[in-house]
Amino acid sequence: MNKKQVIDVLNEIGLLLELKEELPFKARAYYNAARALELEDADIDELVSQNKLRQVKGIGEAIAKKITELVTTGHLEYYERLKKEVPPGLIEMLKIPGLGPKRIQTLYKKLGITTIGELEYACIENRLLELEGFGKRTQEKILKGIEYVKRYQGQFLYSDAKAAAEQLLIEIGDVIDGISVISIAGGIRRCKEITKDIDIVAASENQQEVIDAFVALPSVESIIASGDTKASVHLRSGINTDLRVVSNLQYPYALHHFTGSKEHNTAMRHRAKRMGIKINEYGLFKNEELIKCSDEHDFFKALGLQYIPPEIRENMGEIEAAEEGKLPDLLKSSDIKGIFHVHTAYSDGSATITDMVNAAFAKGYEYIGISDHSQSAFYAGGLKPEALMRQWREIDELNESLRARKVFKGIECDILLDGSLDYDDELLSKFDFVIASVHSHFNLSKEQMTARILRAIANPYVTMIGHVSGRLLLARQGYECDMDAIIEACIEYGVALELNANPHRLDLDWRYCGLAKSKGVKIVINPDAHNVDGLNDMEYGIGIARKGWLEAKDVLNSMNLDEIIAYLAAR
DNA sequence: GCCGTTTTCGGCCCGACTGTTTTCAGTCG
Repeated sequence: MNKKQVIDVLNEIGLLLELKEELPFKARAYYNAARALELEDADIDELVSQNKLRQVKGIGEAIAKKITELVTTGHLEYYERLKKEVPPGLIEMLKIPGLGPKRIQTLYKKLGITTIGELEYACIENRLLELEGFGKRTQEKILKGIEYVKRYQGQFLYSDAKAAAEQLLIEIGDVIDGISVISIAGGIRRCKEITKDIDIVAASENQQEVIDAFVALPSVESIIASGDTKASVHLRSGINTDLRVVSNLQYPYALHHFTGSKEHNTAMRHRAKRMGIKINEYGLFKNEELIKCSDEHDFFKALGLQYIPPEIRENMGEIEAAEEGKLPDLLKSSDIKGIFHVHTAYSDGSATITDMVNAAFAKGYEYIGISDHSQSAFYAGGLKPEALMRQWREIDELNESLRARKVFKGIECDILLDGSLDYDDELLSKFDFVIASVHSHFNLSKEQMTARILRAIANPYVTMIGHVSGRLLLARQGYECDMDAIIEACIEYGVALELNANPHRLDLDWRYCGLAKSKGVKIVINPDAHNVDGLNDMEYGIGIARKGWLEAKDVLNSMNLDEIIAYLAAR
């Protein structure tokens, strides 16, 4: 059992304990242990075999014993017993806004409700009204919540949520007076690949008026909650939005607070407390006295920290690094000098090569790599060798007319079932670059899939591995593969890993960027564009790269044209 | 269940809003 699975089990035990109405702090202990494990660099097998679990802060005797059982036997008696005591539908119910462990427990005990379907039916029959602490409004709210969960699963792609949030800011700016400064906060500001709502923080000296105007906006479908300083609404677009309005003086603290993450905030508060400082959304307080900050830079400075960019506020080492002045100089859009992985009408793209090239150069890129699909990708109009010859002639002609710019000939080459590539080596050797990607047979075992990808990495003509996990966010789980082994192989063979910037993929996951970076694997941020607009997706890839602590030197396509020509020639 | 400049017991981050209460528990972020 790997680390990720152990973490999942610990978190689920926490949920189960809450649902069982155990002591709340016991549940929290399991969450803390899961989090501690997540932040721990050491290998889980090593921690267990060398008896080092107890040295991890947050893991005590009881949990260490459970983790050991889990890792050595793949099984945990305590967990299995808990699962038998709590129907799985109860965990599902936690997704319904307004329902937490306590109420779910009541519904289960008093009405015998074990699934969302049963709950919906019970609401329709007005059966919740007979319960103490429940009323008509609560029942209506739960019904609405069920509808929301069924309709959207309550989750949105970063790109969709960000677009909706920016649109909303424009609407607010047009309609609402008296706001001195406003910002998107929450997961969108942190560039999380998936988000469940929009968080907005605004500063105003007329808080109530701003709240009232906000909940009356045309794009607001219904109001979930509305108080003096805070409102929650369902937007017509289907996304929940929280607005928090504070005074001008409170704004920097509130912006930090509502940007999160929750884990980052908790760690910041613990740290501040040790310094004798209290943090809340209204300020930093030492002995009840406000420490004045005019922006977030001041805020971190007051706590003895470097400014921590929002993307990396996940309590994954950023606070410790900021303490030592060792935060990375995160990648910027302007660091990117060119792009690879662009499809054209030769395969499943919709634009001509000339259109894509012109659009890329208009964005200031020095080079663009064209990479249509290879011959086995029937579904995507993969290119037979004859079509490739035509494409190469077209690219050669284009290049003749260019100065200080270049179009590279590439391919997104399918990795076949056995790990071989979709053209012979003779043909592969003629490309400027080769992206090797898995597009079929997703259901292999982890071992088979890893071996398949490792074989592709070992091919001397492969420049980079495309969308390494194959995931489609909110739609398809990535296939199982051993990322540690893949990263090791990439170093050995000098192959780069793609960070696919398409908002449905954002694959390599940012959680692996640090590992790749520490091992010295180059990351290449690619748009995987299928039309001219697709080039704009680079923005999302760069955000995720920042989230993964990447700097310009870690990213292949931050090389300028001369450097990249030399790099590709040396491959 | 974990932890310790509050160290083997008694805490465990902090505050807004809602609904159902008549002073507060539950949920959320």
